[in-house]
Amino acid sequence: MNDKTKEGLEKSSNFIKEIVELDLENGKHGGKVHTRFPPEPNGYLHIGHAKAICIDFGIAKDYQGQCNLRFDDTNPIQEDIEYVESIQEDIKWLGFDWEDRMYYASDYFEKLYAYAVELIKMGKAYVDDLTPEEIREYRGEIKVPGKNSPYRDRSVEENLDLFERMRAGEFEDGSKTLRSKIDMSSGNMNMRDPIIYRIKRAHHHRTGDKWCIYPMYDFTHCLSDMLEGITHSLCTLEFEDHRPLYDWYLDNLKTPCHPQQIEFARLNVTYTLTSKRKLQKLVNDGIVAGWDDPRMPTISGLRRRGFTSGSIKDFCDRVGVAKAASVVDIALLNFCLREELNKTANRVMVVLDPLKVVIDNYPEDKVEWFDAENNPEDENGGTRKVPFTKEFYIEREDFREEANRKYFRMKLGHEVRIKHAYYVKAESVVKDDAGNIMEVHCTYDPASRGGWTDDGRKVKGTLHWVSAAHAVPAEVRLYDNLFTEENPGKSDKEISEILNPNSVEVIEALAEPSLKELKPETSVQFLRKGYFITDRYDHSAEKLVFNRTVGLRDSFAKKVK
RNA sequence: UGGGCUGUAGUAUAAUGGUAGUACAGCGGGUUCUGGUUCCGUAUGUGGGGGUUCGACUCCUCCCAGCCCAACCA
Repeated sequence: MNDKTKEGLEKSSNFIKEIVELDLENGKHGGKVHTRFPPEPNGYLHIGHAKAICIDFGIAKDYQGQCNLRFDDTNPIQEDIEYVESIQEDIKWLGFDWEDRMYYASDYFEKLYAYAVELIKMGKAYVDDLTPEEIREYRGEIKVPGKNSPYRDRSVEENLDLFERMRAGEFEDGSKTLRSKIDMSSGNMNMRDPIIYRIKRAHHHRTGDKWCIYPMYDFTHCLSDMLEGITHSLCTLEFEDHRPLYDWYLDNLKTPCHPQQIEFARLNVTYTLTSKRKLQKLVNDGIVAGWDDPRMPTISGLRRRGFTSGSIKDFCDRVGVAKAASVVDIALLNFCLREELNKTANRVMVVLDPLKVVIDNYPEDKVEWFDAENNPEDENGGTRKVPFTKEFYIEREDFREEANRKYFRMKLGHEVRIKHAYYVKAESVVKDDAGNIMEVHCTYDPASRGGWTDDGRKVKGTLHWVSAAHAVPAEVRLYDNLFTEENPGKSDKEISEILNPNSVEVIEALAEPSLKELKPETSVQFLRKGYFITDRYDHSAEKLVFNRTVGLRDSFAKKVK
């Protein structure tokens, strides 16, 4: 990022900052800023959460405040310890720190119960015996008011007794609920006597079997925020309709502080899904290998694909914060990554589709080791040695028997540079019976040693290559979008219909020998082929496995027709 | 009986009554031992109609379009 851009981003404000700054000016919330990131541990974090994390932690940091991590674990059947661990790992990897403030909504179960009792005592909550089906019927429809439950007017004493017995486990799952007494005719469906507690005998990953009743999100969230002294409770747009309820609980319970809920648009990215539920389905259906499959938009998937935390944060900054529903082009994410990797990733030579080249006038057994620059963008990047021999491989697409002037790779009778080595001229080809080119025979100019001459000769094309005698087998995996629809989350079609059948392509390639030294999870740029990350070493096949992180921007592809 | 929200280049986001700016994507070109990088240049925008005003993306009004809400999910 250049300084001008950076300055622009730092200066850019958004509506959340404006609210916070106004509150600070007015001394609201005691002049403090305290936010929270509140995931439900029911799946892995994805790129959409990255935006929320950047906003939640970012706002706190910008105003010298704090941000808590809180697991919103009120629905035990969805949740699992695996997810609470991965969530922590991913937030840390992104570079954010909740310090000693990691909480669970389940920490507050006892307090929440007491608040519910409080509501009952005020006559603002009642135990309802309606079945789930009946509750739905009584709720009415969007344009039709609901009607009161026949149990709505039970006495405080009866409600207190019933609620206590709900907790004690005297009633069947689903047979009773505790509901807020608000307004069954409200235009806002959330205000039509929303449920506070349901009976659900499920093992909770933290509280075990202690509870058989669990509080609902709306009741839990505002009170958890309040208990933690949160000042600004940032969430996504779909909770706008919940804000009146958020405020209702806090107002009626006369809590010592009242956090402000502020909503922003959730992140959508072209060709990707940002819905935990749908990602869960991809995992369950075996469409991907797991939550960290390199094609997944999860933080762990992106990490394995080779995305850096810096590029993800940069992306979130550039996407901005607003209330208009939007779909951001995946090209921006890729740009952020390339911008970083261009500066940091060493260049290496790997041939993905080999074509043999023989230098007829080069000695049979000679090996020359040339110094190759690791990264032209990094002065301190150093060099490595690459071996040059009579026979080597180039990219099959880098040779044509005949081509126009616009094609400046290898063609018969023309000189090209073999990067770091020599100028060579293609003289003839060897074909098989079917007419396929098997070998290209060339001559080299000894005076061009090192890939340069002093006579001012112009050589436009420079090719990457790998010595035939030293080539190291490598498996490279090229990834593409998982979906063919630009906005798969909004598509009317079934997931199976919009899956990209070519989302991963596995290629056996040949690499320069220095790659044998590469450690796992190192990002490199394969010259002209994009950025790759070492995934692992396959010992049984004695080869390296690479994931392609992102391709190079290749505006030339159209021109080289 | 419906309620809530949102509309600024292709995309995303600034401009709070005073020159519509930035980034990505696009297009054209220079440099380059990567057709990468980099540098220079360039086209494209305030959903629509009225109104207020010297002046409107901004204020008023009507219309249009899109998104969210009817789990004992979050």
